[in-house]
Amino acid sequence: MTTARRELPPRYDAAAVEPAVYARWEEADAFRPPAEAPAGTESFVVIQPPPNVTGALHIGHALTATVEDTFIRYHRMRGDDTLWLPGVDHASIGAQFVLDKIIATDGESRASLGRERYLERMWQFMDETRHIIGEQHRRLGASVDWSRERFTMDESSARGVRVAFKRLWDAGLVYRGKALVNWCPRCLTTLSDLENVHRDEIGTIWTMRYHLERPDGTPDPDAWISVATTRPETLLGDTAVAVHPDDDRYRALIGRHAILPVLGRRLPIIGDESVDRAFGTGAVKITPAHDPNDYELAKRHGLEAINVLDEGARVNAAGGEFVGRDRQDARESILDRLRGMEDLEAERPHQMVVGHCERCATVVEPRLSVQWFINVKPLADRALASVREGRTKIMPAHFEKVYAHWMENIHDWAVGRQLWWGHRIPAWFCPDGHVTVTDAADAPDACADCGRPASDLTQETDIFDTWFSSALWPFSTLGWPDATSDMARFYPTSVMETGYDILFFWVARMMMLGLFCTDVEPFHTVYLHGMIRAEGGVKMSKTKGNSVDPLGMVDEIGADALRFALVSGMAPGSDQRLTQAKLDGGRNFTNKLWNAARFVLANRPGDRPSDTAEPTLAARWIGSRLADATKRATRQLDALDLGGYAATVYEVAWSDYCDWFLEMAKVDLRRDDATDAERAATWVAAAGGLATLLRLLHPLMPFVTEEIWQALRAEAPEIAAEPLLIRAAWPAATTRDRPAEAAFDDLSTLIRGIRNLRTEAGTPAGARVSLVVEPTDAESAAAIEHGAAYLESLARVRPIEIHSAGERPTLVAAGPLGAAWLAVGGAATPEVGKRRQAQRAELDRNIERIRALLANAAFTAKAPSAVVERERERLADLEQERGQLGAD
RNA sequence: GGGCGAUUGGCUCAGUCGGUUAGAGCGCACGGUUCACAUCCGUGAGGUCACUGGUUCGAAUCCAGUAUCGCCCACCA
Repeated sequence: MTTARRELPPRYDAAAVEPAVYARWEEADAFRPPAEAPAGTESFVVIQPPPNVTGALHIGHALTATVEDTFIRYHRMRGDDTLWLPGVDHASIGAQFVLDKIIATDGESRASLGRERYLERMWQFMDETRHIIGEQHRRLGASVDWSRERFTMDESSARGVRVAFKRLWDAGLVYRGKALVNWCPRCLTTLSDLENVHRDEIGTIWTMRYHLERPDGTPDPDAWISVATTRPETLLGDTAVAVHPDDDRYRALIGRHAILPVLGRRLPIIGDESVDRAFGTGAVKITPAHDPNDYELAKRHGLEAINVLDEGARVNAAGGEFVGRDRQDARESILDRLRGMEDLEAERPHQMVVGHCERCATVVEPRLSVQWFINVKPLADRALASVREGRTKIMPAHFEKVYAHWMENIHDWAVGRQLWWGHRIPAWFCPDGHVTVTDAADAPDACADCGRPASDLTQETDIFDTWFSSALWPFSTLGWPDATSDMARFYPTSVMETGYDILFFWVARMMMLGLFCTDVEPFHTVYLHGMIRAEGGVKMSKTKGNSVDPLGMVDEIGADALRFALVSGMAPGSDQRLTQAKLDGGRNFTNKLWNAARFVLANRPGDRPSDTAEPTLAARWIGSRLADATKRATRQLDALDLGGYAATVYEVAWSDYCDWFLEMAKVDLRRDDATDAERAATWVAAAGGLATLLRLLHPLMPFVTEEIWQALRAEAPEIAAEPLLIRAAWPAATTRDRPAEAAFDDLSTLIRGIRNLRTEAGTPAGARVSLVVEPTDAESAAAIEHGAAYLESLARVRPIEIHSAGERPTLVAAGPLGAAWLAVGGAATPEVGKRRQAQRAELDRNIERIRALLANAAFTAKAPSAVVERERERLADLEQERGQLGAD
């Protein structure tokens, strides 16, 4: 009785197949780890970098998802206790940026709504958008455990944030103090150093005169000190002029005063070693509230810091007549004023570095304010040691240096944000100035210092930097601080996979807080992928119109094709270009697999006898090739070498299986003299080989392989045993069949040689030509005879005439091949005319080279004996080959 | 200013511990309607591995320097 045929349609329709296959997996609950860890298994856990809740899926997400899914599927097939936990990040500043724009279209703003209504609106926005990124990941095939999906604004995450912060506070690693921080006047919040992006810009440096004070307190019109600045508007906040104490030009002025233009303030002229005599005029105006250097200097000299800008970077009341003016505006006016007084000496273009808000690109303003800081130095020391001592490995390794450099030069983390969307800092102030930090969801009962009742306390309005909750992600998602079974089973996690662009933002902070909170490294490996660039190596951007839209690509060529294109040729940490050619390659490969499967399924012999014949050479050979590919793919995936893995499976599938094996299988299936048992053996090898290929390819190309698997299973359930490929076993390691490989190599070399001859002799592609072969020995003769059917078909020759060794064939004019004859030996060597001569010459060159090498006493004495031995063997082979070719 | 990386055929990239004649895909040339696939098949051309020097029996690979490109970090007004 034959099973019902399941024919694959001639065209692979990814758009139809992929969603259906994904639904099938979900229906079977295939992504979720079992309730209990299977005994004796290792866990493999990937905690997904949570995409921003507001972000539409871009090509970087697609790469992340592909890489992680490939790892996860591989380990799932290996039988490991595998968890891939998905999530979404609340992205406070990013989300507010987006929502502000949305509500602006309704004529609303943050201010008009107020905190409470704004947050209500934000939650509504979240409800509308949160699912989108997940849907998009489904289309890519991400086999994540949706039942464990987390959001950084979940209560579990909120609790983790409070507990972690309380512990840091109790450990004395949190402080609140006045400091000059990065401030975005548009987002109206503090930024960490990482969010302050420095860019080189050509600005202007102005030199202006500050007149010296006369004894009567008025400015001396004839005496001044010239200062250089790139920010004239900060003049309003100047409280001193500084010079180098050893600067002969100015030494005499130290202790005197200058009069600040416009405002008329008295500025002491002070000496400070930090002033660079060679820069500008050698005299610096000091604006402590608006410049980090000046702030440090002011602290040393006890100078007042006058803040002259408000939160929106407009001049405040301290700026006198300029109050309310934008900083740029104020700059122009002040410059005009100085010009009018002839106190503007010079203006020159100036190469400088300007900080911009990472989110909105507004120029960041240093701002003096009271802020929450985490003293990260002790955490960084530990995180650094973990990597130095190899408990966490970063791939590629050179990023360990980058990581170390950052950790060694780390500054305290300004962790508070003057935003609304996020985790509010769980600190309460009492009227007496005490601060109470709690890890409870509610207010503390009383002030921890003076015992004043909760009713007297007010909570801090600042929220946490988004990355604070992200830093806890690997364990807050598993139930920490509770000792949950998930924590015990899945923590620490295995591989943290992400782009190198967030090494500091995220990976470094996960290391620091992971070690602080859980006393263990949160993952043993950090796998950093590179950035995806457009053709020409330029950054992909929507505005440039050169970006690849992953979902559009999925529509067009399917997720498998996109995944293959993303992974093939990738090396960790290095940027890659995603070109149309690469995407086409992915599509073509999908198509190739589909058609190979169609061929196999369509060619099953009608009746399969229960006993099959001995496997053919083709069957043995492909089994051996697959054994080798399995071994390599396994090693490569274990080493997280995805580019290598992709190359391995591509090559074995296309070159070995399709180009050679299936062509040989056609011969075996179609030859007239084959028995049913022989045909069955060949088909079983083809179907079995296909099954192995599907297993090998599934981690990278899950959809098409699963679809083919289902069809194969319908046809041959004993070959595709498991109901779902996603849950099927990774191919077992088998040993290679070296004799079969050697026999194949001889035969294929002969076939290739004959093809060369045909091309060179201009033989019509379809024409059958006679072949005369002179085998080296009886063994070769047997091999040729054995492979005659393959030869006939793959080299299109017939008849094949075999001459005994040493007997020069007389058929010099055997048809279109001209003076052709063929000698076959251990390494088959077909020849014709000048080609034969060229080959002799090449052999002679190589023989010469190796003889010289072996004659070199230094080589034989110093090289390892294995290397010397290999050279000897090679020489012997070449000499034998040369002997077969004869002289002429 | 400091650090990191890259440089391999026309293009995009592999290249294990230093060890035969440096590989692949695309592109190119030539030939193909063989009943899985023209999203395909066969054959071929194309590389002094950026440059200079060094270490070594042996260097694309290790070391030093140079050049070009890229990235990251950084409070010089």
